Amino acid sequence: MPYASYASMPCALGRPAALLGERWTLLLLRQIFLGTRRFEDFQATMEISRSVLTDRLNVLLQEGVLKRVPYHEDGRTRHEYRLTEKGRDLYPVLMALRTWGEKWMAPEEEESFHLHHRDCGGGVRAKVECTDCGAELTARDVQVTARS
Amino acid sequence: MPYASYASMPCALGRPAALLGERWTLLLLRQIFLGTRRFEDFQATMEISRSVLTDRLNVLLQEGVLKRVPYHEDGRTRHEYRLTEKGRDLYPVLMALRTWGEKWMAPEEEESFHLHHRDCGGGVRAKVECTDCGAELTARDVQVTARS
DNA sequence: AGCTACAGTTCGGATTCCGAACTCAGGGGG
DNA sequence: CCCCCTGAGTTCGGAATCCGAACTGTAGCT
Repeated sequence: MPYASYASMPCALGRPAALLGERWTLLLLRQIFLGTRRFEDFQATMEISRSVLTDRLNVLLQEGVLKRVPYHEDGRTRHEYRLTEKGRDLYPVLMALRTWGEKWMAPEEEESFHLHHRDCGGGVRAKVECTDCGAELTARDVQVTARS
Repeated sequence: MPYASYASMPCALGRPAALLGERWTLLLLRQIFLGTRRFEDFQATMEISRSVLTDRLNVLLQEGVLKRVPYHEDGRTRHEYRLTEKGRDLYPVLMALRTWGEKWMAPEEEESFHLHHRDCGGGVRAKVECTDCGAELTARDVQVTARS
């Protein structure tokens, strides 16, 4: 288990990076945050093979990022994939990607969707801040200390 | 080119997700932010095969996330991989992963490193905020509007 | 000239991924 | 009751990636 072994590394950054840094997983989460919830809909909106989709959904279920919720349609019981609280907490990760994408990977064409704060209509962006003084931080403002 | 085609999708979130959502890329960036800069050091600290390491470094070079910088050691000229401004701007993405990892994937053992604000010693965390009113936002506070 | 270190490249075998077909379960219609 | 339809996977052969180990190339040092 070469790549997968990072899931157990002693690093709060390495573990999520290994989990989400698997092919399709970030795109899958993007789709989920945009409201996709059913197997067939994932398959329709992304060009992912069914077997890999099954695998990725199962990994996210096992990690507790997603949960299967039963629902009714035409009097039939099926189930859909929804974010858990742990999954919803990934929002800053996706927004950080988007903030970066808007600045550095912006194409000429239109974007497929826009985001606005419901209350005031403002834009959305991710940032890093100090938990004590509240200052916005860049990599240079942060001191890395290796474990003793 | 199935997965790679997302690199050209009209979505400021999908494009970065496809780029960084490739195996090893996030772990590679983690290592770079921790100070690793040379081919042999990447190879030593991650269990990645040399050919894939070559490939991932080249992709990040082509995307302008990394640059090759010559340096001298023992009077020899070699080069190392360093972040560009575009690359440094990925810091919030990595910090968002770490913030999430600390909350939801924390193991019993020690972490391999700690981060502190240089100026005040405080902790580091990622968050999402409104560009207008400055409020901290969750997924529920944000309205998604599809392209007209 | 030989030895060493860095930075790759090459290549055969193992994994993973893809696409299409197949399975299975629950209704609905005839 | 039997057949068809849909959603949600599972199976499987071939293609694309990845792995590990060996090989190449370059530059300096002895």
